[in-house]
Amino acid sequence: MDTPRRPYRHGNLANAMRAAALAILDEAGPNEVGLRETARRARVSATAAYRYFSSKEDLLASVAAEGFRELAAALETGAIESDPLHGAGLAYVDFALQKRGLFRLMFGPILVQRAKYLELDEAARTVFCLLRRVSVSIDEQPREGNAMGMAAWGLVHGLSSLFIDGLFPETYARGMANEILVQRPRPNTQPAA
Amino acid sequence: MDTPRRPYRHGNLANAMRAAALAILDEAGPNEVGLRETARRARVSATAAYRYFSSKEDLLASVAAEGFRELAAALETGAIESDPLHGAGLAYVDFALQKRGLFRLMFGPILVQRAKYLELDEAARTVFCLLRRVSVSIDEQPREGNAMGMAAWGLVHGLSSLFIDGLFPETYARGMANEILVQRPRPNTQPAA
DNA sequence: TGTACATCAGTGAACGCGCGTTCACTGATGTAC
DNA sequence: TGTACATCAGTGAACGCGCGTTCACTGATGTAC
Repeated sequence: MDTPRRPYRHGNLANAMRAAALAILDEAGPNEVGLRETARRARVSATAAYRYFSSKEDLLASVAAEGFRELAAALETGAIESDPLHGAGLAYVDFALQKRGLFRLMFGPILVQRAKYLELDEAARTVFCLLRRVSVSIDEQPREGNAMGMAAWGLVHGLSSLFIDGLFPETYARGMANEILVQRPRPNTQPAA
Repeated sequence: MDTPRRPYRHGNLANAMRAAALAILDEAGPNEVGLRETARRARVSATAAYRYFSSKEDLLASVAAEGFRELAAALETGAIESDPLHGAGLAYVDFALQKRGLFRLMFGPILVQRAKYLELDEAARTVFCLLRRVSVSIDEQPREGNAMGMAAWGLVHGLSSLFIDGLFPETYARGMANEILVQRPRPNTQPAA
């Protein structure tokens, strides 16, 4: 009748560390994410983390990469709708609202050298290509710089950021994004009266 | 023929501290802004700062407040143009691009308790009222939630953030914002063919 | 099946560091007589 | 004009802290014979 000790091997420490880092990001903000604090949350000594991540930055890069992969998946799903830009745009906002910490990490200045981490760079590029594809699709004669696409991205990103950083009351976040995306001008259509 | 010693009293230390903090924000990013480092830049001992600011956060709040006042002025000037939304929108983007560190401080998660600092809170509110005024002016029948106005703010904020955080190539920043703001739908106008 | 051993996921102590803040102080400046 | 003094903007030393990272280690697990 021994006390059930927790096993010697954690079994999933890398993931546990990533999850803990996310929790800190969400609860306490980007300034509080540290390797020691993360390890503490994962109920493991700080040094154990070094089995899986070569540094604190490496851990964060890994979390961010995972985030970009999730975002890519969400955008793909959203873009299946009859109006791909609308679907993808809402998916973007939803992602930001539901995973604010992650969103901040992915797009904010916490990770200084994004390009340094191959996995992260690749995942981010995938997202950007997706955004481009969705937004180009609404531009029948693609213009210089794809202004409409950029506008759409800028819009959902801006709304998301403003919500996350507490400049808007959050309640209306998704509704407003939805309304705006629906009211947007379309190439072959008059704007609604 | 004494060596011209720098005077015992700095004369403008509060401002010097604010300026130094901004320089660090711009050059090294938000994680590097510290009271000690700021004092070092202002060529003063760290303790001297406490004559003027009750804490590190107090210093940052003061910087941010100044930033909101500057932004308000820029928006007012921009809104004088024949197309107020266009003028103010570009002013917003210009401000963000020219003062990225300040912009990050004002809108990012560096200052946790915005409302705690009266001066900051007031300056921020002024900006938000201004934005509301400019954006409402384009909405002839103000709708629920003022969607168009929110869209405009979200758009310029999003573009600014993406530029600042290095997700867009910066070169086209202003041009793109300009193009988008010009092409935007207007209440009484058909969109350009 | 039992034993010997290699592996390697964890540990705790320790490092040097820079931080924000407090303290007792120094000494230039401004003012009253 | 000179002197005595109060003010107060600066200083350097020191505090406790948590950080990222390195180190030598422990001991459970997996494998070869």
